[in-house]
Amino acid sequence: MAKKNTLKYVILGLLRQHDLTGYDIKKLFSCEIGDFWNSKHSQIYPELKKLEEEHLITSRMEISGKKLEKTYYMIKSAGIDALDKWLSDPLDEIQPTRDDFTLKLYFIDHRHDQRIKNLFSEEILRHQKKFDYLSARMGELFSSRENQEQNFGHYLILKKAILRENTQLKWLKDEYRSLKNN
Amino acid sequence: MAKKNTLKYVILGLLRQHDLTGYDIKKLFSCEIGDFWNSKHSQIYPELKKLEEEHLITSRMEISGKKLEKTYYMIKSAGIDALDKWLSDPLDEIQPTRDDFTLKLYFIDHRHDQRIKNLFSEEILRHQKKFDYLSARMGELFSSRENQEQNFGHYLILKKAILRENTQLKWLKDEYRSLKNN
DNA sequence: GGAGACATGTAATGCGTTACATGATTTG
DNA sequence: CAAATCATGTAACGCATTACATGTCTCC
Repeated sequence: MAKKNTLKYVILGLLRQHDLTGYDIKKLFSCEIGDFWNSKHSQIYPELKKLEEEHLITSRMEISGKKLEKTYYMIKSAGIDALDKWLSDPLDEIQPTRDDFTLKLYFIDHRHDQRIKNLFSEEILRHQKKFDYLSARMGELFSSRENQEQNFGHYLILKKAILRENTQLKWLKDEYRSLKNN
Repeated sequence: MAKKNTLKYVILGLLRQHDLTGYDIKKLFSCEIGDFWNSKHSQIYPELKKLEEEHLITSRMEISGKKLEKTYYMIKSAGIDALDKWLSDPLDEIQPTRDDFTLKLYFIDHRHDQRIKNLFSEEILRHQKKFDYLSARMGELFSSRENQEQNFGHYLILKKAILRENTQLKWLKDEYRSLKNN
């Protein structure tokens, strides 16, 4: 987990698409990108400065309104090279999910422990919300075939996430039902 | 990620089942527990000492062979209380997957980029291996109905993980096929 | 004019990895 | 008797969160 500095490549990837401020990047993590990555602004701003020192990105200042300074960052060719290299690197070992539903469930031994039902009903709510959000985004972003082709990776990961949530929800509801009938 | 100290509860949960050495705990992370949690020994040993200082666990020394000292840790009632409290706490927000396949895929825009095929074939191998392992474990541990009942949480999380890998693999193979036919 | 969003920073702390370090035991 | 595994530790470092801190702009 530590020592990979994945945020670096997430930022480079986002900046390859558009010039962005730190604040813009932060906001992107609250949309479907949040399904696979998140970082706080307190980590993003220093990382942007570091990338600029490494000459992978540059910045330009813009004034918005009377005096609000916004710093837009732009990717440089060395940044694109670094991103491309990372994209071609072999994948790591699969990481543990570290998901707290699974974690807690593992430590409850008895079928009739009331806490299992509580865990399931909480988990169903969490995932229902996520499923609804992702489905809505799919509709907004990729109802046209053209958009699917133009951001193919994004389209695929969204499809993947929706399938995951759908399968998961179905399983959760099935098990929850059979827990109640016992 | 930081600031939760989940390892603490993982250790308490494991120690509630059996007395264990730090080395035993490390080894458990290489079996199906590794699907949802992993820590290095360099984090486990200090954490065990910390838990002992907090009076949640105690230890006893055993000599194995001539002079090899093994420290077994045992959970105390305060430890069980802490574990139970954690099990009843509401679940956190769903965390981002931070999975590098998804991450990389997101940043590849064009359907015909060769790197998409490479990513998929690597990912299929990773997940096939995992699926095979989990399925084997299911057979070893839970072929008897009795074992399913006695470690019900463990049984459920294994079932869940196998379903996840199975669904994922099916999707990966489908997409991979349609990528090649283009 | 106030609430809420926009916008950018730093400091303290802790989780987690990598690397360094040592010795005992088992197995072939 | 050597290699692999068992067994336990510490140190350095970096990723990540929480909290502290400040000021601007937009919209009602």
